[in-house]
Parts: sequence; C-alpha cells; structure tokens
Amino acid sequence: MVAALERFDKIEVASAYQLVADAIEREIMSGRMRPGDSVGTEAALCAQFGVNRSTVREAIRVLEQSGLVRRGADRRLYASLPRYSGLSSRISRALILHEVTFRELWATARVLEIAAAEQAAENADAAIIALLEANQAQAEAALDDPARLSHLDTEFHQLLAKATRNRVLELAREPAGLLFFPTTELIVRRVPEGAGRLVAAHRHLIDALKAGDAAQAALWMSRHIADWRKGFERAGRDLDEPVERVYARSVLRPPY
Amino acid sequence: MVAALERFDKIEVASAYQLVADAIEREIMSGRMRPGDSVGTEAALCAQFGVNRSTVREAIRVLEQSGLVRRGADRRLYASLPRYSGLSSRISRALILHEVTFRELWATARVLEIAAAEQAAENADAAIIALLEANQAQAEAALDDPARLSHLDTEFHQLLAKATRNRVLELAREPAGLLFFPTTELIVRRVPEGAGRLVAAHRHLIDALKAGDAAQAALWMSRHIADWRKGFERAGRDLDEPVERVYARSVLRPPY
DNA sequence: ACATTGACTTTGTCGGACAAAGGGACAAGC
DNA sequence: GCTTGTCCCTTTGTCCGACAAAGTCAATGT
Repeated sequence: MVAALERFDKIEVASAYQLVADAIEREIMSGRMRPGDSVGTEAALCAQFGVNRSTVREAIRVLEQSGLVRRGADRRLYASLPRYSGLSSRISRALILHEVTFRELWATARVLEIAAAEQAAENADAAIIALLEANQAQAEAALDDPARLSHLDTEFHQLLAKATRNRVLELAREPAGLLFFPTTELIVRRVPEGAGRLVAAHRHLIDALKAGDAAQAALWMSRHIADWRKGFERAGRDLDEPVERVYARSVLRPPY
Repeated sequence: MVAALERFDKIEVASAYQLVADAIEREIMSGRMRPGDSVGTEAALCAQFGVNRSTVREAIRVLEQSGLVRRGADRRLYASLPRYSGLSSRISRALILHEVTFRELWATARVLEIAAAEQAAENADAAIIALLEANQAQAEAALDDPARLSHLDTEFHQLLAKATRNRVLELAREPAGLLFFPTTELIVRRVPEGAGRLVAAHRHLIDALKAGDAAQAALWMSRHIADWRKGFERAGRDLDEPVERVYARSVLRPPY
C-alpha cells in the first residue's frame, strides 16, 4: 500500500528520553552550562523534568556517548568537551563497516598529511618539536621491531598534526590515520629497507619543521606517503582491497 | 591516604549495560551480524544476557547513538551502517565547543576541497554531474536569495565530494564544510559581487569535471576558496574569531 | 591531629507494571 | 477483489518501587 500523495511530512513524535537529552544538550551548546559544571544528580534531573529515573538514565547514555556529559571519578555527572579521540575511533569504525578501500584511504591521507606537514612547518614550537625528537629517538632504536615502529609512526603523525595548531585539520586527519598507519607494521615486516626509509623521512620532516620550511616539509611528506604506497604494493597487497575488519581491534578500544 | 606503591593498575569494572553494548558491538563489527539484520526484541536480549530490561535499554541507547543499531519504521531493532551525516554533525558540534577559529576551518577546508575537486574531475560520472547541473541551475535562479544560495553552495560541495567516489575524503571534509559554507550567506549578503563569483566558480568547476581536467578543477576551487576568504574579510570579519555557537543550530538537527 | 566509624547519598541493577502503537488475522461492506 | 473495521497479541516507552555497592561527610575515639 503506497500513499497516493506525498502531501504530509512524516510526523515525528519525540520520546521523553530524547527530549530530556535534547534539553541538556541545548543547555551545554548554548553556553549556559559550561564544561566542568555539574549536571546534577539523577534524582535532581528526575525532579526537574518530571520523568522517571529510567528515562533520565537513558538520556544520560545518549549524552555520555556524544561526549557532552561525562561521569567524574566520583561518578557524578559533569558537562564536558567532547574529546577528539573518541570521535575519531568511531569514524574509523564506520569506515571499516563501509568497507572503504586502501586507495580511498591513501588518497585522503596523502592530502591531509601533506597539509599537516606544511602547516606544522609554519606553526611548530619548541615543545612539540622536542616530542617529535623523542619519538624519533625511540624509532631509531626500534628499527627491527615492526610492531613498535608502526605504533611510533602513528604517534609521529599525530604529533605532527598537533604541531599545526590547527585543531580542525588535526581532527580531520585522524580517522584516516588510525586506519592507514597501522599497516606500516605489515610493510616494514615485508620490505627490508622500509624501516630505514621511514625514519629517514621522519628525520627530514623534523629538520624541515625546525627550519620552518613548509615546501621542504611537504616534499618529504609526499615522499614518505609515496613510500608507503610502494611498500604496500611490494608487500603483495592491492590498493583496491577494502580495509579489513581486523584493524577494528586497533581502533575499537583506544587505550585511553 | 595515598597508595604507598603504584603496584597495580586501576581496576576497571565495566557496568552491565556497557558489557551488553560491547557484546552487540562486537557481534556487528566482526561481521557475524550484518547491517539490516534484526537484533531481536528487548525481551529476547534480556533473556540472552540475563539482565533486566532497563539495562538492555541503556545499552541500546549507546549503540543507537554510535549508529550501529537503528530503530526501523516498525520500531524494532536492526543492525545498521553508521551514517556519515550523524557523525559529521557531532564532530562539527565538538569543533564549535572547542572554539576553533575560522582560520583553522579555512586552512583545512582549502586542502580538502581542492583535493575533492581534483579527485572529482578524475572520477565523476554522468549521474552526479547531472545533479551538480541541477544544483547550479537552482543557484543561478537564486542569486538574490542569500539563505537559499548558501544552502545550495553547501549542497554543491557535498555533491562534489560524492563525485570523488572517495568515501574517506567525503567524510573527512564534511565536518569542516558543515561549519564553513553556511557563512556564505553572510558573505553574499554583504559583498555585492559575491553571488555572481560563486556561481561562476561553480560553473567552471562543473566544466572541469566534464572535461576530466583535474588541474583546472583544482585551480577554480582554489579561487573559489580564496574568494570566500576575501569576502569574509570584506564583510568585516576576522579570521581569528572562533566559530560562533550560533552555527550550532544549522548543525545540531540535520534535516534527516 | 589523625584514623575510624557510621549515617547518608548516589549510582547501578533489578522486578514488575501499564498505556500506546504496530502487526496480523478475520469478518463485514463496497 | 479490495478496502475497512475490529479484535488480539507483541513490543516499546514510561513509570514505580526496591536494594546492594560505593562514595561522601561529619561525628567519634584515641
């Protein structure tokens, strides 16, 4: 049975827990309630909204999940700034379920990482460069430990993104990065010179950052990413494969 | 009272609703449960997990919020692919709360939109170009309606991203786009030639896509984005302002 | 002054309850 | 034949009341 005319919009009836969640969300988004402020106890919310505690608790789950509300160490409810990491890992999960290919991942990571390198060269300060150097030192000591090297590589690119002082870029690159860089482990395992080329590229990137040379940073990042692709193919993989669900494990439960 | 030794890790006790949510999440992520499959009724889940219905319902809120589970038209629970739009709008919300600046937004949108233009030129098919042409026709008819033009501009860039056939890029650009393009309304309201330059740039972009000319597409996107910045400044705004909470409204409740 | 105790609060979970809405079967009416 | 109305059953959304565990806080004892 199909409607003869599409004359009316679908009527949407909001459930109580949704209304409660929306109300609290508005309170936070509008700035009337600031991150860190206490949201009040469940009982207090019951009283204010005139609904049952079960209803309030369902609303809290929604808000908790979107990161607007958090339970403190004392288990009480506080308004909170949504953290990036939680969002990124959920996006990565979505990408896995949509079975995106390594080609899509690569093409996107390429532009984002090159942009990150350029902007990092313009904005990096001494503190973040020190962190990059520390990462690099550990990587040079882990040339024959693929798992560790891959983890350090992921961290290197996260630090580089932070060095841009561009939080939008930092967030935009993370979902792809979470899926992209773990494959480094596979590559350095299969391609003998992979580890050496990786730390060499990182070295040049750090030097470019120190010199504030955006063009040089972009160049070496471009080579670094091209290397990844060559290594991926030399390891016998096809760019048009979808990202395996296996990677979900490295993304599902970020080690908070 | 402080622990004498940090001998043990903090013991993390997962609550029942979290365990239930995790179990169902694993079922979906592992592929044992596929999008579209029925998850079963609340009562059935109670029986399987041996917990109370309130507990099951809290778990469901968590899964619903992360998009892994959806209520069908019949209100039953089905496994589901997380939709991009929901994720993007939550990220945009986070960016607002973190008070990112228009400069961060602009610098990120710039690289993402240029990359989208290039990849769209390589991958666009006739169907999506037809949609872009339709959008363009409406825009040309709405030159003196800033609100509508701004909406069409947002849509144009979404279509362009879809034309790349790169879902990772499509998702990566959306959060910034959601916050970036609505300001078009302000700009065409304040800058007389703004509307004309906007549709002209879109015209050149469509032509470049038809010709499969990535360089030309990148060039015109670059000009288009540069125009935005000039317009923003000519409208008397400062790039280093944080994005106002006002924009939350255009993002909070995406018109599903 | 400091550790202990015990009362009070809050959360996590449970059991049971009911109205409203959807689905299906079946009879009545055009 | 197809629609409409009706009845029944399932499922969801919400509510009530309850209790154990864990945290808070103030009074207590030494």
